[in-house]
Amino acid sequence: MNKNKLTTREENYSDWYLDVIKAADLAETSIVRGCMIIKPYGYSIWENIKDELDKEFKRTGHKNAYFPLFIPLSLLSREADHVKGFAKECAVVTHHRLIESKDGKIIVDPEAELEEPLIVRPTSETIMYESYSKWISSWRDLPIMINQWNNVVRWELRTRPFIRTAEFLWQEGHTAHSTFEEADKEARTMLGVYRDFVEKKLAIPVIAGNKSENEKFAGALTTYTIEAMLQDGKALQAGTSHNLGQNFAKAFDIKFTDKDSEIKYVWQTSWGMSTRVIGALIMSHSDDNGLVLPPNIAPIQVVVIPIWKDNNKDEIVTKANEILKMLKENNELRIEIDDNDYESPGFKFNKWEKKGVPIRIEMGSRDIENSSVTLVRRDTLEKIIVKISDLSSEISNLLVSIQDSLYNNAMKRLTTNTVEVKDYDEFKKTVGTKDDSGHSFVKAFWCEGKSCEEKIKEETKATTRCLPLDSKEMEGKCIHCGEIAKHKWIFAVSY
RNA sequence: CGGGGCGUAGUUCAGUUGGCUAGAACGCUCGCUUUGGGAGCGAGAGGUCGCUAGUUCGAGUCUAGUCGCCCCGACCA
Repeated sequence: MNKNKLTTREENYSDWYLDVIKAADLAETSIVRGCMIIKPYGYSIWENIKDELDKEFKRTGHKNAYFPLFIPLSLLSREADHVKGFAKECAVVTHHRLIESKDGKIIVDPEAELEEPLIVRPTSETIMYESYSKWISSWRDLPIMINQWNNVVRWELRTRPFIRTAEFLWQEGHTAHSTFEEADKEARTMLGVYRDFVEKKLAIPVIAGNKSENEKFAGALTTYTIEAMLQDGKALQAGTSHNLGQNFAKAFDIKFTDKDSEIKYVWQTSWGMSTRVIGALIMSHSDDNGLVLPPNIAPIQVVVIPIWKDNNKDEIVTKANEILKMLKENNELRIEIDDNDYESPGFKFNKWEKKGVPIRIEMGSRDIENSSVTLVRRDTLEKIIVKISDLSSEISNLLVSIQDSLYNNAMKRLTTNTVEVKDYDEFKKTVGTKDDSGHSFVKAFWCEGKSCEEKIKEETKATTRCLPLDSKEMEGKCIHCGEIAKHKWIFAVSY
């Protein structure tokens, strides 16, 4: 009998990842023209992420707005580094009309070519900053602190659901300030918002740091990043925040008259987090039974499954609904009951496990007789029998315990698999180039030269992930060339 | 763009040297029995074998073309 067991991870990580997405009903796993269909359950995770982040953005003084999807080519080209960084992956609109050809086919009307091609936004710096230049003239107009929730398109040659799709959903914050210090503080603050969110809500520990010159955002002065480690030891950039300096201000002529009557360029930041974090969520916590969701972000935190016999269905379902109501009122839970009569209890257990619901409450006649219920936690599958009178407090404690335990396990993985190496041979072995089973983060001195970075990438597939924020300057030798190096960087194979 | 693979039922696939009315499992529909870990039995629906041309008495199967998809690489703030 085909029980749709998930691929075991020894077999193939990529298959396992797709299996989890499919089993949990998050998205269509076959990518259509580089784009992904996110199904309602997957989207509800994104909605929770949006709600939590949006609250933080508002708390830190930002407002939401919306800017157009299409960016004229000339506008995108205004900042030289920026356009270079995105040139290879832009979707371009060149025509505005279709017609019927002589042989009855619908074709693009050659007469309807646009005077100037429009780029589908890969990010919105350029189109937003064109407006900023009009909006800003005095120090009183600053800071501008705007965020937008939207979709962007980057024509990736190779895609993976959630982790890298041609179109994706995200938020992008764009601020303008009167001083470098204020802008840099903003960029760091927003990285902190991302780190707190990912660690506390998604239960994924991250390493926060600076990107190398080579890896930073096209057009930025400094790029700050949070890097997560997935279960196979590969790295995934979970969020970034850029100090843009005055690069865009100069390209878009964003100037203001300061208190001292001097005309100055503004200092800017941009920062983003995308549906990619759902990929990080899946790859961080899931097991061979399917998705495992941290309670703080799970669309459904508790599912109640009544188990009845022929003669006591009404009684059990009524009791289950009472408990549902009681928990909703006492605990403000996202809780659901699954009392359909066309699926067997075993089927339901399995269904909700695949969807990663943190706690399952089983209620049958055995439980009712003892005034108790059976709790099953998704992360360990441990069964706990609880008196109904203690249920409210038990559920609260258990949700916290699951959240903590997921974070701690992920933290343990990050700690034990982040290692320092003594030479380049060990570097190669540790970072894990041979197969997909054993990757690690490697912490090593690097001279910060571009050629070493490129050679290491060529030889090991590992890239510099970041220079951790808490790094101290030291004396050492570059792991690759042996020249003087001041900092230990994190290297890893990434998605 | 380079290398490899695949297009047959809703899904995953089988289909031999070309041969009769194209198959399985899962899923779906209906009925009865079930219900504490993916239920059982019975009945049923569901296919222009990606498309076009060719070879042949005969093509899911062979040939050519064409379209589409997947995997590996190049690309990926």
